[in-house]
Amino acid sequence: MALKFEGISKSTSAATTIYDALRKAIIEGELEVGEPLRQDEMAKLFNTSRIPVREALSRLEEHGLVKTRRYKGAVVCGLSADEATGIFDFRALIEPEVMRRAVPKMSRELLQQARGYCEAFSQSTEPLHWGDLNRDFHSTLYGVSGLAYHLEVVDNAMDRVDRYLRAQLVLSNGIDRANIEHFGIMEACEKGDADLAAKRTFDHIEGAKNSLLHGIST
Amino acid sequence: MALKFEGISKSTSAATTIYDALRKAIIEGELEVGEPLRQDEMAKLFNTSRIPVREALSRLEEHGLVKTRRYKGAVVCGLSADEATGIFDFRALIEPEVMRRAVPKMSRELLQQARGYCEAFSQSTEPLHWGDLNRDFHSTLYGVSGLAYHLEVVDNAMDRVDRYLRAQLVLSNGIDRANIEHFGIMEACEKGDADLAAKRTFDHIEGAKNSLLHGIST
DNA sequence: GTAATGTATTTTGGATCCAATTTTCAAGCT
DNA sequence: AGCTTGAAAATTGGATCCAAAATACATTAC
Repeated sequence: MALKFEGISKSTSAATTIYDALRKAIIEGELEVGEPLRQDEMAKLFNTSRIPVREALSRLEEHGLVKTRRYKGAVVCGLSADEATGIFDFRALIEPEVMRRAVPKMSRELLQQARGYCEAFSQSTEPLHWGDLNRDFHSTLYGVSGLAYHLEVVDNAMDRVDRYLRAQLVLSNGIDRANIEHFGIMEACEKGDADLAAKRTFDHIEGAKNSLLHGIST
Repeated sequence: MALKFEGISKSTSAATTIYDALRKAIIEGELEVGEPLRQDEMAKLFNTSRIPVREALSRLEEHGLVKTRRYKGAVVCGLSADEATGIFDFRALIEPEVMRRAVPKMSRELLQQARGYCEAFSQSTEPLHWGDLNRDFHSTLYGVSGLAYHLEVVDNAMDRVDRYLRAQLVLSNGIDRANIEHFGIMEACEKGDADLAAKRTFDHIEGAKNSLLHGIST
């Protein structure tokens, strides 16, 4: 476990701070799948007692990021190929609909902001930033849909597959495919074509799924 | 707060026992929306310390059943009309697809079991059993879809709206509509018509949504 | 040498205690 | 009366301590 941390803020609870940090570390793949998260170790790392650590682990488990067994502790959750497929199928069902409902509400400013993330993503060479920029891009567009619950659930689904997605982007030319698709989605949004944007969102997710499963893109 | 409880099992953790009991109480409407859940009170009720109570509350919050504010404690979550609509729209997106994928895998035994729940639901006069029977019915059919993640998420969505659904069933003739629709879904499943089952599932959820929002059914 | 067994260490789950914050409510002031 | 104010009570967040279970490891029997 090679996790660093300096100082906890006073304005937010220790449990939340720990939860956020561990969530980020898991999503970014900093913690390996199957790696045990010892309460003592975390407590020392965050300069707290084990109590807020346990609350954080409990929350992480509800989000499917760790798996806990009684008296055995928590380990970072992995996904089987089937499970990953299931989550992508799920996203392919939800996100196009969110996009369809969002397009009519997109202001000029919002589109500019999204295009900014899109271009930043295409120009970034740092894999660790890809995840954030990718999510900023999609979340910005989805956000105006007004479908709060859909967004909450999509966020959760993204949390579970982000690691695998980044790994895939790094290994193959998936990053090129992602960029082409992102600009395609942007274009449809800017044209105000909700159905096209939805279709391209669907294809984008299916593409990611297949590239992940076959280990090859395009 | 009129909550009763006798003895916790030793085989499962106290936190889990408390979580399950509170979840059930909230879903069944035994605890009113906005009602504060005091840690001390819960601890005494379950004969434990506040530690497992806090873990249970933390988990409930991740599931959207309670809302916590720092140093203020947890209260039972309610839903605005918009939020409820959003959750039904979400279900109307997921569940028909789950049903479509489940129909081809339904065995004769499974169909019989589902029909059993369906008939029990139609004959039960006890509102408190409606929720369980309704979910047994749907979960039995959905279960064979193999879409584990979809099911997990649907379960969560059901948790959030079950209370309102039951209230609606009690107040109007929604129970009749629900029965008609259930048997319609059963029929489609027994015929092996996946598309029809999916469409009827969609209509079932839309019907529930509208009956809930307008306060009147058909 | 290997497998079984019993003990020590580690680790988690829970209880009790303390600190920080909010809420309550009574006293005082205008 | 109505509004501040400030101390006491109530409540949550976190630390420390103890019990229960699992794991590691040494010892013994074969």
